[in-house]
Amino acid sequence: MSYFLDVILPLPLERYFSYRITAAEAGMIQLGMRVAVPFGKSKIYTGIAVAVRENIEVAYDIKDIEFVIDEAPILQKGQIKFWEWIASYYLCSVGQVMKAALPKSLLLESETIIQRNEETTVEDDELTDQEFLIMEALENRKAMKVDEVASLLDRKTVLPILRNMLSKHLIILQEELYNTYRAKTEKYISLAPEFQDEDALRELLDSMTRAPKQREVLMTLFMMRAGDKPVKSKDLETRSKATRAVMKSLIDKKILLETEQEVSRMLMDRQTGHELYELNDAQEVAYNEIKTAFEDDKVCLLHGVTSSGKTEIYVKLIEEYLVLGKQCLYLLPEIALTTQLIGRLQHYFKHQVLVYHSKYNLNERQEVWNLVLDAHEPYVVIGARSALLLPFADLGLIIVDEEHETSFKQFDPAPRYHARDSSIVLGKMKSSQILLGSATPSLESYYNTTIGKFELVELKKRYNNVLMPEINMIDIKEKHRKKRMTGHFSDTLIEAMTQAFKNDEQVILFQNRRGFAPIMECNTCGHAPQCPNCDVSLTVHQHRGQMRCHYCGYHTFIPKECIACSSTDLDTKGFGTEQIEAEFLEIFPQRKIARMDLDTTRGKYSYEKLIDQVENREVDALVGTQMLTKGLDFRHVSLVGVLNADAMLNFPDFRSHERCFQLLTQVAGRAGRTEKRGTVLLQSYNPYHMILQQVSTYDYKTMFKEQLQDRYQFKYPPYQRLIRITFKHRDYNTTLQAGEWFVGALNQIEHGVEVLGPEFPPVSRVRNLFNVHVLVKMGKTHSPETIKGFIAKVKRSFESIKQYRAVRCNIDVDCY
DNA sequence: AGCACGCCGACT
DNA sequence: GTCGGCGTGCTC
Repeated sequence: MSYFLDVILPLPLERYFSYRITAAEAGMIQLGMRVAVPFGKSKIYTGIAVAVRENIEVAYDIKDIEFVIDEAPILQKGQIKFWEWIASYYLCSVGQVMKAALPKSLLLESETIIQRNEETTVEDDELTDQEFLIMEALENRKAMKVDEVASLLDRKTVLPILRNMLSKHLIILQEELYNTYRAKTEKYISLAPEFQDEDALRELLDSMTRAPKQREVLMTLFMMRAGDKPVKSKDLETRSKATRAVMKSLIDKKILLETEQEVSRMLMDRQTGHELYELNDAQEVAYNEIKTAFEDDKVCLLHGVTSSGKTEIYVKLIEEYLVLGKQCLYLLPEIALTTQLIGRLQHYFKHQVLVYHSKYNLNERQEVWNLVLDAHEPYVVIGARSALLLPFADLGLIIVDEEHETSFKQFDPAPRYHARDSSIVLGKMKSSQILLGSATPSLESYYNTTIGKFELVELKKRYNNVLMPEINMIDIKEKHRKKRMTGHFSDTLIEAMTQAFKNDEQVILFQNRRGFAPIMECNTCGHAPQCPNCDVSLTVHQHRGQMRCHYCGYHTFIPKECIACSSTDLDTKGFGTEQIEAEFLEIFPQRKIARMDLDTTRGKYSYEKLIDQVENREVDALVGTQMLTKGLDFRHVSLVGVLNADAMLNFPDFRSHERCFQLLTQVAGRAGRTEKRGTVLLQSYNPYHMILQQVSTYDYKTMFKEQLQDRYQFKYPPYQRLIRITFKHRDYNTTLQAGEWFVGALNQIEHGVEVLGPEFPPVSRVRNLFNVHVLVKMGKTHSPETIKGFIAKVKRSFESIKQYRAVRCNIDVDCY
């Protein structure tokens, strides 16, 4: 009897791969364990075992697995089912889901290691120059990697040379798998057993008259030891005021024993959390409504105005599930995962809080993975999108906070999944309850409450009955006419700021564009510098003296004169946060301002530093992009100014109005979070625009109704499903033809399904690749499975056309 | 995707 | 010649 194993490989390939295993391996391999398998000519990959089979017959040669990596599965039972759902719904391979799910430290990959073949001796003059260089380098160190050889020889392709050397038996090539995960350890010290009894210890101490420091260490150890447990090396070092060298000599003399113990990076000391705050009446009502919805196994949408105390309700729910021994998942958009919020949760739940997002390093992520895999103790995981793919042993509750945020949808690379939508499917599979929360729910979710699919729970008042900020519109068209503008600030805004500063309050300024100005233009010839790689003009960043492309990162110095006509009469068009910062300092030279945008928050802790600066009142004002809208909670901000509220209304996108409403409502919510009522000033050229009116009156329901009508009329979600197919290639015509071919092939699609395009998007070239879009729109009467199956089939035929081989083709289901 | 192989044009 | 670019085929 021979045995075979089907594995998932982390590749964008449809099928699973089969390998030969021994009977012993067949007996011990469990599904969900990792195996190392050879793939292609030389690579070794990590695969996930999905099925053991007996005596299969296939037309190709089957390879043996390399070895079994795990002793126990690293996935939960049924987790592959969830992966398969994501893959089929979002049209990608299960391997791509695997790649997104596993922390990199669990994904071993091989690397070729070059070593000298000690069995052959050669004379130097038998070698070519390059061979000589390699052999010489291998004299000094035992092993080299391929890219090290490449940089040594200063050439890109070295494998042919290496293979030639291998055939001459000069070197040995080896595929090395390495595990990047290292458990964190702490050193512990204990007294060697022969000195454990008192007489022996006394004798030892007496003999140490010439080593007072070492004696001191032993005395301290003796005092610290409660029972015979080893003590932390660090503690002993500080308590006895000894140096590492003194301890080392004691260890070397075998008087002390040093041991290492693994410690967790994630778990803090075990303390119990704080008492929870009492919920107020409104929160209590909402809480009970949520519980009722959960009893009917319904997804619940909590629509609570900014600062209404949604977090307290989450905390109470989480506590309840933790007490039952169930795990909880608290999903947030990446940038809302601030130390502020994490601190708050740790305050309640102490060591039971685990954090999972991209700013955490690989080792920390793997620890979270291991902890939730095991059901021994319940944890609450706070994390971004990808935390949904963790191997939860017993998940009781999923909270998706800021549910409307578009960053819950992964854009690139595949799997292009939506964490909110997928969490509902996961919840069904694992019988967990789902709570969505937002001050500005997405139209889709709110719509679901109106058709009875979700349950709606509302919090209409702010916590402690603080009033919603007063929102006033400022017509800047008129202000310009009356010459009441100073740069981009209206007199009204300046007055309000002056007053706020006088009251010792802080101000937030919102401009949803970074840099100084999006365009630099020559007044003589009209030439505007463009990115050489992308179809956009370069944004001026005065601060760094650069012009930058926001799509590919290309940058160059700001020219003194026009590149086209050498005129020095250059001007900027439009404005961003940098310019507002500069204008602010001209108007208020005595005041301090901080800027929060992608440019100032690149470092690991720069975001936290900025928040601290505002909290500690080191700055009077904060100017920023939409980053400002994400869960910041500043107590001394009384005024929010939006410099140009229309900027967001004019995007060619069916969600732009909804998004504008959400963004403005969220920034407005940053004002007056305690006692005093806050003020919001919206500067606009078009203050009577419906959306701006709805923002200023907090009229979510009217916005919802009107937008929904538009969506119905123009056939958009939630009434229709959208699938976008994108083609990318460096040649304009090839890209367009690829799109045309695809649309042609799609004309067999079910009657009533619309296929739009091919069309170049507004920015048609990015990083030297042209983009072409094709949009498929289908009504709810069509079966999405059938249509997706058809699209997948067309894609397969497309990929077999030689002419289009180099054209990348992406499918984005439920695209944003 | 990632990699090898093979063909071709452009340079030390 | 020799190197890197790029198209093509393949992966149990």
